[in-house]
Amino acid sequence: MLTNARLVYQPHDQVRSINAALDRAHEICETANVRLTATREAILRLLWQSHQPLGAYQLQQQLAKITDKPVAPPTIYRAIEFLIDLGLVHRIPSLNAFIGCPFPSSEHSNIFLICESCKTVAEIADNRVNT
Amino acid sequence: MLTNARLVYQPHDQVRSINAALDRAHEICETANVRLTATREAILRLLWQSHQPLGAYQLQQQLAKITDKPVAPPTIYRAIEFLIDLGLVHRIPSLNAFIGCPFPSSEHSNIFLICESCKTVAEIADNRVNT
DNA sequence: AATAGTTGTGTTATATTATAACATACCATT
DNA sequence: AATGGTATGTTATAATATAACACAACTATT
Repeated sequence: MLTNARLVYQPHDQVRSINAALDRAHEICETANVRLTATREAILRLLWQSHQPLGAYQLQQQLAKITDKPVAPPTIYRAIEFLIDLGLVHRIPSLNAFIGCPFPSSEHSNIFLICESCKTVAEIADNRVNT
Repeated sequence: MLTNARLVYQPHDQVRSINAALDRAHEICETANVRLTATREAILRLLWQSHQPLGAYQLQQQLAKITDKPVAPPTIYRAIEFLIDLGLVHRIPSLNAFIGCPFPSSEHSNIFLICESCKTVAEIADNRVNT
């Protein structure tokens, strides 16, 4: 069974995995002939950096901090929509939050194991479910 | 595999099934030593009558119509919370909506098949998933 | 049946999440 | 540099959900 590896905290591997994910995202965007703009990439990076799913308004705050200027909700929601359409990010309705997809561009059901106390999420891609 | 039968429109059976569900709800409440008040029962009936999941504000409108006086959101949310705690109703986060549970008080995962165009919902209780 | 304790409801206000609508800026191609 | 498409900024508001407090109704005990 494929799962993601967010449960283990390993700074070096994590940086590498974020960069790998961003590289992968750039590839996917190039293939799809769409643009991974600065805002979109920043949102994706924030989601990947987080050990937990982030809400739109958390992303808003964090992005505002990074860019040092105010960011309005539509900016966030537009970036998220873009990323979701490409399969780079998932929405988790029960948390009103978003999370980077650990295996974009592979066909899979979107099933999550969500810890009810700490909200840590593991995504599952199991062919016994997907078929 | 257990599923519910909301997909078939059968007026007589439906009335019977609503009444059966309400009877069942009363039993469950009696056992749990809690009260199925008028408001709570009305919400449960509305959810059972609907072929589709209903949002809190749809319930608000419909309840206001029935009782012929204004109803505030907390009234709805409180009734829903009560019913969910008893397992009589499910919340469907991806729709921000609620639906009567077709098999309350039986242990099951809460997995729904949701039609993306008409929002009709079928609930699944399959032991291959539940175990 | 009077009281006290608990549970339920009404009411007002407000928090949180998400989108509509329109103006402006960017950027690739000609 | 003009055009047309795509992306972003900005303002306002819609839709969903909850906090807080006052009052009412029920229940159990005396």
